Amino acid sequence: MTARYVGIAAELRDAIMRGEYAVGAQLPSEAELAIRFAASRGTVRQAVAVLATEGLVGSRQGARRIVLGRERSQSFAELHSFAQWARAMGHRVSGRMLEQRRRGASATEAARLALQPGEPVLSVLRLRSLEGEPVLLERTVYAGWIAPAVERIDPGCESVTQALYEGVGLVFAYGEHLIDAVAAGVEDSRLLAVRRGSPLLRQRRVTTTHEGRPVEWSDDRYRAGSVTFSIRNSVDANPLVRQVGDLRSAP
Amino acid sequence: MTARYVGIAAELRDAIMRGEYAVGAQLPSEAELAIRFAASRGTVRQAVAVLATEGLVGSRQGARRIVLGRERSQSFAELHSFAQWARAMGHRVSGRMLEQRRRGASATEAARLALQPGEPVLSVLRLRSLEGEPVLLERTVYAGWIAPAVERIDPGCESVTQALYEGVGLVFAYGEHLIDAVAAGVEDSRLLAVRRGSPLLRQRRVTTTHEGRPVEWSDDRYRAGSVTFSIRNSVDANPLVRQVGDLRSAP
DNA sequence: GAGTGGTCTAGACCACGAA
DNA sequence: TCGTGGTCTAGACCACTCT
Repeated sequence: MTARYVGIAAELRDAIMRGEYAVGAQLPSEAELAIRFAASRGTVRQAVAVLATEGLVGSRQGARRIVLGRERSQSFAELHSFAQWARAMGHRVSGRMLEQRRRGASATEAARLALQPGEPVLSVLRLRSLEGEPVLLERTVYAGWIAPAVERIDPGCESVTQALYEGVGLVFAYGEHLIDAVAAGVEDSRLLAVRRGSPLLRQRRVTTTHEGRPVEWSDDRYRAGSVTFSIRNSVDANPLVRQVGDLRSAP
Repeated sequence: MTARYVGIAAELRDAIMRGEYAVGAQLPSEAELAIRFAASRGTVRQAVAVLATEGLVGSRQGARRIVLGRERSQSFAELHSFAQWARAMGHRVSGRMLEQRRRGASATEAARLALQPGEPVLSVLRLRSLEGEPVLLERTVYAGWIAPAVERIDPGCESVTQALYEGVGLVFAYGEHLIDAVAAGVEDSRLLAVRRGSPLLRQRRVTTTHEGRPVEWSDDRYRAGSVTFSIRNSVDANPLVRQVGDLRSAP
């Protein structure tokens, strides 16, 4: 059973995307919407809050809500999975595991994964392609407790996230991402088929379970021009944060 | 007067950052918090929702909320202003306007700013520094209707956002950001003092008013290593979206 | 089965924007 | 001044987790 406010949000979203409410135009008031959908004002507010986080509408106290855009800012249930994202977008995705070995955690890795330095981790190198072109090099370190499940995954498996969910019920629930640009190193340039020193988009991330237990710490490098990150924000809600310098030494 | 739920969120946030609730530990139930703060359950839920969007706590139906982290994911009232961000972080910031001229909008610019191609725009080139080091090159195109106000700004002004607010009451309310990596071009390398072709973090953005009216379209390039973007997300709320290829041709 | 968060209701008052 | 969204209350039922 889907929630009432989700359905209302969907109807309003469709109306906006059909152009029934033009960009820049006003949405009906909460009171009007409550009558139209035969719901309480609270439920209507939940619905428009969904549209607000999608960046479709904006609001100010005292004035009616405004339509800000028509493009659906696709909200992914798949938080981190490159494969699931690419498939949802209709791209042909492939990938292979190039290297996999157990070792002790470095100081940085231990800090990121809430382990002690030297505790066992599983280090994995994966190359992923879009439409047959290599676009992403993943250097992932998994906490020791999940290593056995990772090792059981087929090396040619498209979606590690999905495999871990189906295999052991693991859900990647929360993530923190650090995004910057780096020059391609020797290994990067060989595997991604770019020149040494050419620009790469780097995304470092920690992923945790619902309980906040860190699962993986990864350094993902995208070939320039292959992928763009997109973010919408407002004066009220701003998920994007700038930080100075690199964060290798942060706790 | 600050809202009740904001105060409750602040108290809980402080308790988390003091370590009163350890990372991985449970928060009290909504019912307990409602009693403790003498507030209704709805208000308590608003408070913990704040912490959830800050990435400090997570939740699942049926289970108590979990503390996910202790670092404050600083939420900036200043959405776009490099200067205001840098000052808030305690950095020494400076900048200068290098070039400024009126011209007609290109097809891309017109689409981004909701104008007709050829309509007048103001093109501005700015170089910004942190601790005296050049780190950011901004190529901004302002819609014609705001151009006079931009031209009145002092060339050495630190914060354009602030100047436009104080000058004509303009608020940069919403933004969409496209983040990728590019190689430094001739002008980039000269002004940022990096080698030609070296990696830059590029942030393209459209900024609009509360009414959804586009104000500026900017191509900002950060020297690699100078700035990192940080984002937190969860399976439920995912502000980050990947897109393939570049978006110069998108409407 | 008990406890918890997710949803929903029907009211109320207030701060703010627009006319 | 009036309409609007922002906040808050006090209830209710349900879906889910945990033990």
